Amino acid sequence: LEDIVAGGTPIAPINPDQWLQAVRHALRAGGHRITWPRNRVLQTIVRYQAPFTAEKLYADLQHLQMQQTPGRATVYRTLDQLVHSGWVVRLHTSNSEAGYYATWPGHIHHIVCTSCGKVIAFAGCMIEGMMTHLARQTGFTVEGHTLQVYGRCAQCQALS
Amino acid sequence: LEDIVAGGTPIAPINPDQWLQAVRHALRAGGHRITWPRNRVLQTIVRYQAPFTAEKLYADLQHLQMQQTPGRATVYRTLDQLVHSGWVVRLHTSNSEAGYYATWPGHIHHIVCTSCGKVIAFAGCMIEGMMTHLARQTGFTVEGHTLQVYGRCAQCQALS
DNA sequence: ATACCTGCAAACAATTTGCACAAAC
DNA sequence: GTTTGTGCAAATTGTTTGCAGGTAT
Repeated sequence: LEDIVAGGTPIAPINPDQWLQAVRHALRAGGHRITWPRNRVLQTIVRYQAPFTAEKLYADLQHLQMQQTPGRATVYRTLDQLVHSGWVVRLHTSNSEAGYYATWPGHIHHIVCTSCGKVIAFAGCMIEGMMTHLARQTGFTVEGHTLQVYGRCAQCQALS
Repeated sequence: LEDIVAGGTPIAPINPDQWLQAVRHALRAGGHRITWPRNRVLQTIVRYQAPFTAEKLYADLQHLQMQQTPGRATVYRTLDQLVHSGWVVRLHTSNSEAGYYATWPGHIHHIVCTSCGKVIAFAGCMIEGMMTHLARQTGFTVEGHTLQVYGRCAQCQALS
């Protein structure tokens, strides 16, 4: 139980090159193809320092002033793929627009700064213990959960 | 810490009449008016046994075959109010349509059955402990969190 | 070769909004 | 009588889809 309680250990931030390489590998392994538009989308995603929306990603790609830029459909389709394969998290925002950010696949939670948007990932979530407890009390079989934590990062607190 | 770990105590289901009365009181206290359409919306909401969508609520209101039924705008506006005042929870579904269900205001979490949609509320969430731990480790000030738990209820398990 | 992928523009679906009227306090 | 709420229909917005070519493997 101590281990569970001790959960919530921050994880090192994403290394863009490592991430890109890993995603490309995973895509290929899944029978997908590494195309030019896809690559551009991946590269743009991994450079964000805060959660982004699909439309922002699309707009940013336009503004890169290349001869050719990925179309809106490609952006949405690629995002979907990445969410399904676990390389991107879809945030449930209060408004209608979905937020996204890059991550490593697996059971990881995140804390998002409400001021600057910075995301910190942490592993070892103690919710599992509560799940077991709940299951016993209610008769439910717990299949999963979503957790979103928000707050203000140290930097933003210092500024206020 | 034991108390926190022991968290996850189921809460009794909502009593429709109690809920209606409480909501009406709260609305009035907030400077709002108890109108006929509002009442119809409230009454319909409290009878649901599983999360519902705004459009379903609207459709159901239409099918009640009254001389007058609340308009779509009223349904959405009322839902918004209730969510803001904490009497209704907005579920973050995987698709674009938002789910809703009645609850009591306050820090309560819910577990939703993926088969029948039944919702069980529970209090005493041990996440608080993890929050403190996290805050210490990351320098964040934790402002809040959202948690959604899903699984299969005892009844649905028996049926399979 | 043959999947798979792309871009475009049209289609969609959920939700929001402007406004003139109505109702509650 | 003033503030708050309502209904309608039109407008918005985020996202998805059909299809006629392209392109990676």
